[in-house]
Amino acid sequence: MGRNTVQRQIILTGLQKLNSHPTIDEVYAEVSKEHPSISKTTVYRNLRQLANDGMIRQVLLPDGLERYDGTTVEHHHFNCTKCNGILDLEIDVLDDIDDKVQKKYGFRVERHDLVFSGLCLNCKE
Amino acid sequence: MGRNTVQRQIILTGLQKLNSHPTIDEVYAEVSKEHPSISKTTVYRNLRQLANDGMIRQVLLPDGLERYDGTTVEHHHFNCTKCNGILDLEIDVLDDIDDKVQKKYGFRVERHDLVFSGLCLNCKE
DNA sequence: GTGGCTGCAAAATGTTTGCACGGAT
DNA sequence: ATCCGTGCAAACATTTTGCAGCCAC
Repeated sequence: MGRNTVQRQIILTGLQKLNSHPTIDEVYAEVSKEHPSISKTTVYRNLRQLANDGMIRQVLLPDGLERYDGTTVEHHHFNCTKCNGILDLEIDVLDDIDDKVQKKYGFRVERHDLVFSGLCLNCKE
Repeated sequence: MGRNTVQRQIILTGLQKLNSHPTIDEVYAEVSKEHPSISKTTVYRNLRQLANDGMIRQVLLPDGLERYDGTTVEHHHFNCTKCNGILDLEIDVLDDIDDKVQKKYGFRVERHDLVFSGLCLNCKE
């Protein structure tokens, strides 16, 4: 468990305030507004540490940037390939999917990432 | 549809020969063995073009690198967080998941990426 | 007091771009 | 003949590292 530093709290709060799937840069920008002395390196290190400690989640998205999500509630994502928007999804069929894989393959399954791609309501016209 | 250049064929064949989920660099290395004059830029451009044309698939994995898969057959991945190995999975429950999302949310769903994480058989001991 | 955390700057890594030439259509 | 594709080198973006000082434990 990482140490409870001032920066760690500020970065966690900043991420939660954003309430989306921000890149490191976006978290850094948010944090910098109120606390310009916090370095981007520290944002990198803390987001990774917080994810490791299970307080936030890293998010996998097709743009290849490191992204984080302040909530730990299970949900999935949809990425519109035209406007590049990202939307949260809830699909109930998948609640026990980790167990299914665990049973079928014998792995110890800890989590999964699911991202759909296509066109959102506006863009599919 | 991209043009059918010599390089495009060589890169496609190289990817298929690897039969895994190689990074750009790994495809480039494979291609370079026989065809050292093909540039890495060309590998970037062709893999992206081939994916666009539906002949190969881009793969989403937690390391943030651009990765490709020579097969277009639907399957999912498991990433061992200890040894970092990547394994292919087949889970039949998910066959109609794109349709489910399409119906529930109204998006035009074209594909999805699903990656599990945890410990593989060897590493979970 | 100690060992992890911070900020800075530099380095490493991964990807994109501009351009002149060549080849596919 | 046209225009896309190629190779090269330079630019760019993102992430990592080394290090000296500081702070949580």
